[in-house]
Amino acid sequence: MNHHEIKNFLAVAETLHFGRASELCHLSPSALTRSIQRLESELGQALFLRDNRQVQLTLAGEKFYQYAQKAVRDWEDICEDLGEDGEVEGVVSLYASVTAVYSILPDLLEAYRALYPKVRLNLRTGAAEESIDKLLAGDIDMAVAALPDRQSDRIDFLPLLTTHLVFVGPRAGGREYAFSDMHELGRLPFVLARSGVSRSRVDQFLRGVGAHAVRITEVSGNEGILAMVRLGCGVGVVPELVLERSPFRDDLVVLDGAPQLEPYVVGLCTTRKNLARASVAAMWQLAQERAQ
Amino acid sequence: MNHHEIKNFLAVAETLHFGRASELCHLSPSALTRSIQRLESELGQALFLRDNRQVQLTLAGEKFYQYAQKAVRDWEDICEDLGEDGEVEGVVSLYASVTAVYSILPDLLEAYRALYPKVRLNLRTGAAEESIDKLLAGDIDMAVAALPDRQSDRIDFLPLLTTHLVFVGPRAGGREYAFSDMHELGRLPFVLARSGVSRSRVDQFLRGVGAHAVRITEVSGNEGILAMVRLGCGVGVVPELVLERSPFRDDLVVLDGAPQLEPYVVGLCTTRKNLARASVAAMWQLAQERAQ
DNA sequence: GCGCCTTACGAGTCCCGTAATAATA
DNA sequence: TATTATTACGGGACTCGTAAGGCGC
Repeated sequence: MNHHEIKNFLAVAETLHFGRASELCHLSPSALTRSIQRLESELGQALFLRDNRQVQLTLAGEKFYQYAQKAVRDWEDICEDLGEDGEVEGVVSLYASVTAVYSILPDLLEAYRALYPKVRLNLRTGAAEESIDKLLAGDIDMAVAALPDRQSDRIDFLPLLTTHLVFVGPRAGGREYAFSDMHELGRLPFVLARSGVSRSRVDQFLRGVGAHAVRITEVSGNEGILAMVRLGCGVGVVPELVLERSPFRDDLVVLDGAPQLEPYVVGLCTTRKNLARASVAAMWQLAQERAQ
Repeated sequence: MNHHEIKNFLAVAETLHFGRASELCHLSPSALTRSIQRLESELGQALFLRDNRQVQLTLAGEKFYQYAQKAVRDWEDICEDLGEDGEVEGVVSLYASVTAVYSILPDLLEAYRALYPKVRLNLRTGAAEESIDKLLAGDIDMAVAALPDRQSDRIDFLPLLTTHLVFVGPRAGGREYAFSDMHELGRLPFVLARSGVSRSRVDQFLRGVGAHAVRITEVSGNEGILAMVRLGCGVGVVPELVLERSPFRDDLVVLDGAPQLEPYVVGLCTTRKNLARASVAAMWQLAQERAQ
């Protein structure tokens, strides 16, 4: 028996609808069905009467509902009790781009540090597009990253802000990089991330207009892209936020007539497993409160 | 978080000794260590202070101890509440030899049926030596079987009674099957189980005296062995209990001077997974009470 | 050196998601 | 036919046991 099963039971008991409840539990309908079946098997009694059109609590289900509510409340109480006064300890390693460290993280980390001074924060900077791999490999506990196009089951994502991907050129050479003729795009020199969301957005866009870029300089990390663009290596694509925060921003310009790409959502990432850790869950909740 | 972790915590908190506690939990020391570590990670605080010579509760550990006791009590209360008045339902399939059905099971099944009338009992008879395979395959939920020589991690065994393996011959031809010369044993015709504990005991014994039986009739099921022995196919080896209960017992004799094999322990078997089911756990507990 | 808790690693089980099935209106 | 709960099945994560490590007596 585990607390997930109890939580799942409560979700079904309160919605009386497996499909709806499965969403609340972040679970597929079949998984929820089996979770309830396990519980019923362990207790030796049916908790719900369900035909395909209706779900309702049995007598045993009513009794168990009383228990389940109290059990969850008690658990939350002890967690709160143990977690108060910044008693939570441990180590949390957080991976983010330099820009994120400058722009998004200061407030969050300050608040976290104030509430949980005993947690040792381990901050690592690097290219945003590598964060998911590092998470999955267990190298880090959390990351600030772009919302992946293909959501993995193992990764939880918490949106923090939305920005745009902008096409950037050097201020001096602004004229030679023009978007007057979409079909000529393939001949422009590009400075792009080696991989990641921003890169796939650009690739997707270019395919959409039938262009095939041949002159691409690949860089790891958005900040590096701007440095290369400033040197005249080509047109870069970065999140607007990165451009605003760049020390090179006065030497760069957003290109006139450039196309609008899909919004770029930046948020906090972690694995499901890590979310069970108090130190990680605390950061998550804090970010959630500040994001809404 | 699951209830096993809480139970494990209680065991450590009450013994203040990981090794001792790991036995109580039926767990290896390393598994228990990790179980406590998971809990601590989830709560964000150390629950025990341990160097290699001493284990003691932290402040958080003391608080959590109060919670854990109550949580386990509450869980047991709800289980008892739901289980009373024979409310437990479900299906339990039980596999046993015919002899077991006649000798061991009547009392147990009667008591079970009286306490849990809603559980549908599914009784299947067959050769004892096949029970473990059927358990592992999931064909059945429980079995009456001999204590396996090599205990599997998946199987739980509850001893019910101990009997002896006896060498049996036909009453009429008792004289031709004699144990006067141990070294001549290999020339005796045997009627043995195809596999299983009784078979391996005999094989082991024969190897021990340097004999190699060449004339073996293999049978599945102890009751069948006696039938073959009665027909004069050779010397059989069966649990004494089976002989006593056999309708052929007047036509058979225990051989004089036959060697004593190791005791043969008969008990109830099931898988760990099945023990989580209320209907199975109830049978287990009932058997436990009657066995002590 | 021995005892005891902990980490490393390989293996097996359990659980989830996808897809197919049943059943109802 | 559309909707909803349930089974079948394959893949992957999690936890276990064995064995090696580390620290204190």
